[in-house]
Order: sequence, then C-alpha cells, then structure tokens
Amino acid sequence: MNKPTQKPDSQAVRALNSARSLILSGVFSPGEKLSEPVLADKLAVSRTPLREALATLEREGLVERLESGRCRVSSYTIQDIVDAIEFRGTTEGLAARLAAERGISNEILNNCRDLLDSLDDVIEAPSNIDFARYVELNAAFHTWLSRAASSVIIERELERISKLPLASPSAFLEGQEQIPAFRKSLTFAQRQHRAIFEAIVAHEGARAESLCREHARLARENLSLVMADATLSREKIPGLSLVTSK
Amino acid sequence: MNKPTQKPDSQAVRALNSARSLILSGVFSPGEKLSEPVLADKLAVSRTPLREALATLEREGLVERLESGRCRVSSYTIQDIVDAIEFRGTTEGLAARLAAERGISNEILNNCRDLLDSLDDVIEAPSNIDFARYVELNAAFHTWLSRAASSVIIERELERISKLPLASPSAFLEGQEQIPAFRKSLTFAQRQHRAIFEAIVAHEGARAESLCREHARLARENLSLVMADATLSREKIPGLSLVTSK
DNA sequence: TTATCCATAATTGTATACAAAAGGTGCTGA
DNA sequence: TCAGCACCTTTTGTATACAATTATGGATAA
Repeated sequence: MNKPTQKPDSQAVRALNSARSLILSGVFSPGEKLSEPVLADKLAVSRTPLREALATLEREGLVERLESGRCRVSSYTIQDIVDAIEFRGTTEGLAARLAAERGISNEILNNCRDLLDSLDDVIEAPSNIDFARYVELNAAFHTWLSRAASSVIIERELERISKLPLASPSAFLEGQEQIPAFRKSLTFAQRQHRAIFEAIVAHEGARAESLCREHARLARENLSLVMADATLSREKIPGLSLVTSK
Repeated sequence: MNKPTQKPDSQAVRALNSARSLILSGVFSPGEKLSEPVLADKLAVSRTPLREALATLEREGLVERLESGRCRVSSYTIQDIVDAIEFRGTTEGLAARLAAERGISNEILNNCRDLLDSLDDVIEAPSNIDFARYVELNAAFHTWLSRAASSVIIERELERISKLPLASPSAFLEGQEQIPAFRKSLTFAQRQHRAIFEAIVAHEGARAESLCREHARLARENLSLVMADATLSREKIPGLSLVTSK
C-alpha cells in the first residue's frame, strides 16, 4: 500500500507557489519592490513562512535582495536568457557525456526508449498534435537525461537550472503553438532526442555532448521567434515579463 | 571616500558562518541530525535567524532536510566530489569559451595579466613559496574567469558551484603543502592559467574550454592524493569530513 | 526475548510582538 | 528654488510563545 494520506502543503510551500506564479505571470513587474507585510496579507500567510518563500525565490533567481534588506522582483535581459539556455545546454551535455562514458543500465535505457516511442506517436499523429502530451513527454526526456549520469550532484544542479527563468526545456513550448514552422520544429527536436539517446548507448560521449548543446539552441531559436513576432501573446509564457528590453 | 561604517553582520549571517564552519571542520558528522533549539543555543542566536541560516546551508549542499522537517548534515561519496569538480570544470570551460567568442575589454584583460604575473612571481620565488599568497591569487584568477564572459548568470552560477563541498578551485590546496610533487604541480597549474588566458585573448573558444576542463582535473588528482596518503592530515581540509567511504 | 502500544518529551512550523533601521514628507532657512 | 533637517511611517530583523507533529522510552503482553 502506498501512503493514502499525504500531508498538506505547509504555509511556506503555499506562499512559495503563490508568490512564484504571481511573479512569473507578470502580476508583479521587474524591479518592483515587495513589502513583506503587504504580500503576506495578500497570500494569507504570516511573515515567517513568507520570508522563507522569498528566500527560495531568491535562490531561484526570481527575486533579489537589496542591501537594505528589501525584496525586489528580478529583471533580466535577453542576453541573460540566452546565457541561461547556453548554461543548461552545456550542463545537459555534461550529463549526456558522463552517461555515455560510464554506461547505464538496460532498465533505464528502456525507460528512455519508451519515452522516445511515445514522443514519436505524438508527433506522427494523423490529426492534430496533442500538445500538452508533447510538453509532458519532452520534460520527461530531459528529466531522464538529468538522471542518466547516475550523479546526484548533476541531477540536482540540472533541476535547479531548469528553474532559472526561461531556462527550462519546456519554457518556450507554450508560445510556439501558433507558429507555422511548429510541427517541423518538433520533428527536428525529436530527431535530436533520438540521436542523443543513440550516442549515449554507443558510448559516444563527445557526440552526445555536442548534440545536447545543439538541442538547447532550439530554445534560443524559439526565444528569438517569440520576441520577434509581435502578434504572439507574450504574456502567455511564464517569466517572459521579467525580461526587460534594455 | 568609501563607506567607513559598514553595518555589522546580522544574526542570520553570524549563525550561517558559525554553522558552516562547524560542519566543514567536522565538528558535526555526516548524517548527524541537528536540533534547532540546541544549535541556536550553541550559536547564541534565536531560532528565526538560525532557520534562515540552515536554509542557506541546505542550498549550499552542506545540510539536507528530512521529510519530517529535521535537518541532517549531508554526506557525500568520493564520486560525488569527482562529479562536482567535473561540473565546475565544465562551467568554467563555458565561461572561458564565451569570453573567447565574445571578446573582452583591454582593461579586464590587463587585470588578468597582472594576476598571472603575480602568480609567476610567487612560483618562481627563490626561497620558499608564499603559500597563502598563491591560494589567494589562484582564487582571484578563477573569480576573474567567472566574470570574463560578462554574464551575470554564469558569474552567479560559478560562485554557487564553488561553494559546493570540495568543488572550489582552492579546495585541496591546503592539504597539498607537504606533498613532494607540490611545486611542480603549481608550476603546471600556472602554465594552464596562462594557456587559458592566451586562448581567450586569441578568440580560441574550443581551446579555452578544453583547457579549463583539463585544469579542473588537477583538483581531482589532488583529491586522489589526499585520499591515498594516510599520513596527510585530512581533517585540515574543510569539508572532507563530509565524505564517507561508501 | 521481541513486538506493540501509550505516555511523555522534544522538535518543527507558524503567528505575533517589538525594536532598530530605512524611507518618505513637509518644513525651514538660505 | 533648493538643500538640509526633523519627524513620522513603513519596513525589516529578531525573539518568543504556542500548537501540531514527531521521536523516545518504558511497560505490557505474546
């Protein structure tokens, strides 16, 4: 039997999730100062768990602390986002290289095979693509990758990096739906997924690494598309409101 | 005029520094559970700032939280340390590659030239090497490197990575002093410093990157030396007490 | 002896009070 | 007009109290 009773979220966790989504959805603007009593009141928690939540948001890069101790919503440039994506690509590349060099168990390999087959099914669907399912499977592939090196350090770091604003592998997928070249892009991404996997299986560390880096460039392309296309609903993409033009 | 009056450390900062050094120096053993009231009493702060300090130590990887909410001193395997060093090398490599590709200002370049010259002076000293000075300059070089890409994201991440247990560029230098091959090792490291710098200047991104990775292998070698040599005073190296044999 | 259960102690999560510091505002004086 | 200052407000940092949860230890029964 699994545990049927899971303990309810603590106040700190609730405050964290609420505050995070308020920031990512653009309710608070970059640079805006946050008052602890005011925010605590809005989120219906006391200052103690709220301060804990703010500390977490600070390490996630959504908020920064001034010397005075006040909290401010972070602000990023497009270059910052590009750098964060590059950083993720490099670290995923490290994970893939180590996985290739060290080898991984058949069971874990098969997990990924199933994932890739499911992704193929979604993409080759005759009717419309089940978009939510693609996002889910894509995230699962990247989670698999973060674990492929069998290193708790690297898994932890990749999990952290994916929380950096707009650095996650799924960050720009939401906004992509209406873009014409969309289906082709997904097909290409899936080809890269397969290639990364095959390289790992074949112990081709260098190839696995550079494929991962190139794969991350897709996110960068999507960033460009999103920023260029004024007709796109930019506010749909969580965290994009933190990006300032300057 | 600079600010003559710097505000005193907060209770949270004092608690953080005290607790960190207690853990790194091995006063607390890996796996040991920490009681907030007891620790707060020992550090002469109340629980509120102590909890803040513990949250910071958690993100630094020195402490982890059980599902019950209790705090436990983290435990690492040698493989974990190897992975953390590899991760640092990869990220420093990214910083160096970006610096090479993007170019950097003459002023910043000259800062590094001065650093490297000073390092040469220390190493080529006729009498004994000023060890503390070497450690200081070496750390300065790595800080310079973290800034060379002109990316706040990468600078921030490298700063974080250097706080992972035993992943810092200076982590094993303390224990190296008595090792015979010591001076040769420093000379070799300094050659690598120069080569990394020259590669960045020449916009040779790939070379700068792989040199950084290879440079980080020195830390791995030192780790092996320290673990192999039973005569060495392992307790001198901060954080090594967190490494468990299994 | 070993497992189970209950009572007790200790621990964490949270709210709140208060002091110190920072920020803001309007007044004064040149 | 504008700089500087005093006063008031707001905000953060910290201690502490209390409730809910978790660990502990011992007694009891198989």
